[in-house]
Amino acid sequence: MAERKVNATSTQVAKLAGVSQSAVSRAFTPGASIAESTRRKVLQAARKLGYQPNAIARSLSTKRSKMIGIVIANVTTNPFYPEVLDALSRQFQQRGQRVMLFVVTRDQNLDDILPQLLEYRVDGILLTAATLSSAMAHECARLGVPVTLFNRSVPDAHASSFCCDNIEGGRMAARLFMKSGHHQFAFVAGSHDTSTSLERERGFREELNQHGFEPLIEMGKFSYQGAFEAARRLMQLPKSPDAVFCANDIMAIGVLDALRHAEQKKVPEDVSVIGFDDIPMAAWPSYNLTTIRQPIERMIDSAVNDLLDRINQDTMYPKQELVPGDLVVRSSAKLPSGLSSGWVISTSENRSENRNV
Amino acid sequence: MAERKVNATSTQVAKLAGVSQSAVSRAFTPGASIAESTRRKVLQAARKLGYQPNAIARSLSTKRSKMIGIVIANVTTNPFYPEVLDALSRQFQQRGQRVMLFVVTRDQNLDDILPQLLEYRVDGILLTAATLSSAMAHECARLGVPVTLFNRSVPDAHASSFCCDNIEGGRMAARLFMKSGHHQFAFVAGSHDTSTSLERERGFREELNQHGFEPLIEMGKFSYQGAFEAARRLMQLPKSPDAVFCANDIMAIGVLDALRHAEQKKVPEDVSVIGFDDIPMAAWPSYNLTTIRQPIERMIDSAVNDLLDRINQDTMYPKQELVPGDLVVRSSAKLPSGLSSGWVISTSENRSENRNV
DNA sequence: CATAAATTTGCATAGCTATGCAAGCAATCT
DNA sequence: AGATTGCTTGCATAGCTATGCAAATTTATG
Repeated sequence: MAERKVNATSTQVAKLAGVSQSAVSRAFTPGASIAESTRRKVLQAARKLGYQPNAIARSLSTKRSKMIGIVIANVTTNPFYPEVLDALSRQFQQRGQRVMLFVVTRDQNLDDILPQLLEYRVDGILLTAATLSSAMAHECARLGVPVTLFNRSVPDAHASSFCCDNIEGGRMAARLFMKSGHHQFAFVAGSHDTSTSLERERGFREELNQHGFEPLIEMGKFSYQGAFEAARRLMQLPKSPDAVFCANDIMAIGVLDALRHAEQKKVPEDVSVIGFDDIPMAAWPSYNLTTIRQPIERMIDSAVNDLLDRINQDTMYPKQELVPGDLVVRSSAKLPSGLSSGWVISTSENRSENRNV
Repeated sequence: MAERKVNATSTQVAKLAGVSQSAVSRAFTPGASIAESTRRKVLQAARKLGYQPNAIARSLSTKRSKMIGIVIANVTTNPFYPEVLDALSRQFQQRGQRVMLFVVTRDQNLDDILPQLLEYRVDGILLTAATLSSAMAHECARLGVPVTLFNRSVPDAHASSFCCDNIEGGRMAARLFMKSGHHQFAFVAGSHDTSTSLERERGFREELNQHGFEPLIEMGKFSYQGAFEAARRLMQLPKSPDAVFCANDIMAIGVLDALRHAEQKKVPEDVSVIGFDDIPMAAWPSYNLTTIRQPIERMIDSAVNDLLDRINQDTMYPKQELVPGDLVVRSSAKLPSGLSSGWVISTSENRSENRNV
């Protein structure tokens, strides 16, 4: 039946429809100058031949690939990132962009990856992993390929960046702990070379310091298992904490499990725990984790808009945006009197920084 | 400094190096006929101009895009899929293929997605979501684009398919339950239109039937929350089960949490639970889930090899492969005497080995 | 009906690389 | 030396679509 001839070309369609190749091209280009009658002729011929425009050839001709390069890491260790990838992918998809994906490991050098994206002339690049070397940032700028960092702070002004306000998030956790009468605080860090962990720690510590407290610090390696062990170490200390803030939710859950099942502690009666991200698991009935929510959808909307805008008018400057997080009050942390579980406290009225560089 | 001129072309490099454009092309084509001396001249000129071959143009010329289309779903609801995506992406990456990614929702029609992949002339397609309509399968076959299904059974013979042996997996769960003296069985299904859930149910039921048992069935909608509720419904039945097999791990964890925290049941003393997949969470200290492991790496190796092979020699026929799962014995299900936790029972050779998980 | 205006059409070419082929060249052989 | 062989090189073209421009056609206007 359908004879095994490979892809038809616009020229073949043109011949069958009795028009020029240009007409075929125009029939498939929204808004092009073509009479409705000929468009129908073309589409009919196209259907007969099983013709579909060749996006590769179009890309070459228009110098727009309609592809976005996405680089992502930690996809298997932190549910936050599948969440991000899902939202990003959908958004771009919906806005008519295809996604070229690179999944990298934490230690993989981005300088080997970016050239592979640039080779395919992606229209823009979105990084949620690692941080951009200055050389590569320049290279992208030279080639006119806009770069956006998601959840990473920016090394120089060549890229946009969209982050949650990690410092303020850390402060919020500290304030909640202090208001509900805790005295011994701890922070479970992710790593010592990631801006997210460092900033959350900084906000937490600064707010505590202002009230004369100093948190214990343990390393949780951004993983459930690492945090599980960190929690056990913490509880063996002479002055074990009654309030533990974790650099992200997956670690908070590790801490929670360690406290409940390995240390026979009650949460939040004996120890309060706060996380960061608000991954879906945080709302699971057995965790009910109090946490700082990153407003993923809003952050991603902004990031995607910015990237697409910069693609379409290359006069625009990159932008640094700090999105405030929301304190989601569930039941893994003791509540100050007057506050009940199920509340979301938004910082947005505080101050959302939004400076143009 | 680096003047803002966009991408250099091979012709410009050729001019600078004093050779023909062909020479430049050959300098970047491994195995092409070119003298070492001229290659060096070319590479030097290329470096000076910041030249990088244009993969789009190459694709057009060679009729090979070196891109694989991956369609995936459930990325945020089931940790198994991030796992799969991670492994797939790495594998293709390593074998010199780029990945064009589509994240879809369960109900999204694949017939709208595939054309978008075909438009970019991907060399092959890998589907881990939904199932292929027969029309689309034909279309891909006509265009000579090989398709591989992962974790989905195959509608007709136009696509390869790599699945875990779900039926045998269901049987294994049933056998373990029966050996350890359970009497009242239940299956928490994912959905009624997914081969994975249906097959696992069938194996489980058939094995039970052979011994005169009939399982209760509840719907868990492939989600933690859905399974949580399913478990509560099960425990309200007059003859509530003492052995629950779930169509996947995320649901098993939902069931486990419901039993422990909402139903005050002890696992496995009161109720045994078995899952399917062996996602990382299954090994977490607070779950220690007994489950049927899908050997992801092996399955993906096979799937990737098959797809790349079919790309390179289009004489090959699609292949259907059933990979045996391994019973991973942890502590969410009561053990028959003589078996201790920490064992992996492989169906392939039908013998046990201790992997100290 | 003639003319102006607006719309539609085809021509020709650009966009960038790969590659078959013939020509050029150097090394080897008789 | 002349012939043969093998390696390099450049020429010319294919691969497919988009688009500026001018020509052709249709529609509107007076």
